[in-house]
Amino acid sequence: MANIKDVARMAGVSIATVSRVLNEYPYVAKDKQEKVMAVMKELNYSVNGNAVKLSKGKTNTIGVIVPYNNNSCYDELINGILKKAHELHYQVLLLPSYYENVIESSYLTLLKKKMIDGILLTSHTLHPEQILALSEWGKIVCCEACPVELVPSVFPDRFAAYIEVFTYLKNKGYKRIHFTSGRDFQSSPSTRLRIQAYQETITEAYESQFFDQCFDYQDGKRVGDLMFRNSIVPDAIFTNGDEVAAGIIASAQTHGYSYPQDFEIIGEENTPISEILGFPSVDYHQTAIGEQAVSLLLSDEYARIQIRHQLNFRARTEASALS
Amino acid sequence: MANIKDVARMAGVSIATVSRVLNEYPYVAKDKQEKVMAVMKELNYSVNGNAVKLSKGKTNTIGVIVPYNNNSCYDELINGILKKAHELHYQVLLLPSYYENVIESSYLTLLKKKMIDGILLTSHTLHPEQILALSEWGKIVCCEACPVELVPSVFPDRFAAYIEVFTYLKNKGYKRIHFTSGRDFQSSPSTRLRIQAYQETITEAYESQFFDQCFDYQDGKRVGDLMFRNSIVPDAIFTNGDEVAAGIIASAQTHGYSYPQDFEIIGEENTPISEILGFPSVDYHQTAIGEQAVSLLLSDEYARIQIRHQLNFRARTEASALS
DNA sequence: GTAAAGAATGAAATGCGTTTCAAGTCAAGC
DNA sequence: GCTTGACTTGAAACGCATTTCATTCTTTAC
Repeated sequence: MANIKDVARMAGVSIATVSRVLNEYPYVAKDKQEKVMAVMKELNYSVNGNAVKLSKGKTNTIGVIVPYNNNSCYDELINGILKKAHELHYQVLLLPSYYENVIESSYLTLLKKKMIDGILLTSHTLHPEQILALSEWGKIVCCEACPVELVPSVFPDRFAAYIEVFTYLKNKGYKRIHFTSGRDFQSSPSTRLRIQAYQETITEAYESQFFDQCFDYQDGKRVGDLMFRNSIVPDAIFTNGDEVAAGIIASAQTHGYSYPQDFEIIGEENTPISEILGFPSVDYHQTAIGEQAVSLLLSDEYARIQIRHQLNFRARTEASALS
Repeated sequence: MANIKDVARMAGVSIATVSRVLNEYPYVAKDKQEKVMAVMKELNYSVNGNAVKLSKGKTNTIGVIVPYNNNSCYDELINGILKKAHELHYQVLLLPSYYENVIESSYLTLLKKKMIDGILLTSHTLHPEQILALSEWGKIVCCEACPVELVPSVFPDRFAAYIEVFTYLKNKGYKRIHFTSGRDFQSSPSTRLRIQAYQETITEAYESQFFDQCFDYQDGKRVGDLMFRNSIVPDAIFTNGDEVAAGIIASAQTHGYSYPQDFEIIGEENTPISEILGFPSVDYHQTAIGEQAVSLLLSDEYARIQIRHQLNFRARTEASALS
């Protein structure tokens, strides 16, 4: 396949001139420019993207590390990321980590290898020191709260949302507020926040219960059985996902309880499921977060300002019941 | 940052030897190998991935073109693609097309530019000739039925599934079988197949109706209103998505009809929604398709055999009602 | 009329590995 | 003792475009 040298030779100009035409430099004589373009067309020439990347030291590609187990709560986020990246003429490398630390840190070396210009970290298992160590090799932005101040982040203020939800439930007079989460508090910061928010909000002796390891509909059914078979039946439940909430609702019905008559339930991530079943769900506006994360990652001030975006989003509380 | 030259100099060997160490060539003296590795560690050296790509003429990256409007029915597919690609040590560039032909064809030039080793095409608007023309520059595999025999494809046999569904509904004795789809028949092959399957299966004069432009829950509610406000109320509905089906069920209830007492409904893509609401849904096993598509794309026989995988999957028909 | 600014262009260095080719060392085989 | 094959190793070509520097030719300005 033809390269820039062939084009230069055939057009009777130097390689530099061809490069200038390619990069739309001013100061190229019109006739030569046209000649070069004609030759490029004739030879069906394309630049070699890898040579460009090597030469320019820039790839116009960003990497996005996502756990990608199977539940797709990253969909909205990725959507936002793709949209903004496309706008800024960047491409997106999707890096599934399956929550494995080894895989995650191997992705960070892509920066060292100059294969990407920056990394967006969604939920991850990396230790702050690991991130810091590798952020020397390139830009990194977290889409989750990052415990290290030095790593720029754009993230939903989950804690504020949790506080808001628990306060809302408390003010409504519920006394048995159960809540669920996914990974256990040791490996999941958001689980810790959830527990902490509960403890800070509800200081009285409530008969609440906490359940972790909830990820999907079946898990919801499982913990629903635990909740409604129990002597202490919840009057409000705050789940960590709409699917889980749906499972709990289904389970409740088999035990003779029905939503919304017998209990209040609040989901998370605001998926079509909460819309369909008509329960409120906390919406973190992940699309916006994705877009902002890309903007921050690719902004010129990245290196200097190191902003820590803090986004405070509120729970959607108008229930639109299925009736 | 250190490059291979620096390493060679410091280790007192030639560049070639360093390269051999990097690529784990046999036939490098143990002492030199260790020395080189020590120096690489000392200098905190990393290969420049772009130089490697340029030099080897291979990127170990594949591109996946997805419409990425907003509904995430590509999630499972992408999951499969990521999994298999990761297994084969390939990386995945996610290329959103927003169903725009210009964008889609711009992505195909990535092959010419040697920036990716192959392309996976999901739902798209490209003309067969466009695909064929560009498949000369690299490997392309379609994850949808491709009208051109020369383009290798791995795809669900939607037509067979549609036939199966309509036959199932016909055999159950339904007479007013409404069905929905997304894009209109001019731009969407699957809409055409749906209509064709209906016509081939149900030759009698049924009072069925067809509705397009259905994409989400709200659309489902909208066409549900049309269906149940009408004098001809359906006794069976085949939708083109679980969200749409959920919308129709919700709408039906506002009109005094309820599922499953008054009508049968079948969804598509087998998402958690059909599980939650308890209606059957056609499952195309997109994860498996994604995996197979990657395997085909990266297999050595790709160039020679040009197989057209045809996967025949069946409708999930066991309903597990919410009740 | 001449200096200064602007336009146009090519040679060569640069970014960084991979791979081929030739050559040299050393031990086993006859 | 000599051939043969297995190891080792480095020089140099190759993959391909970008960019700096120097040079030459025009204009414009005073």
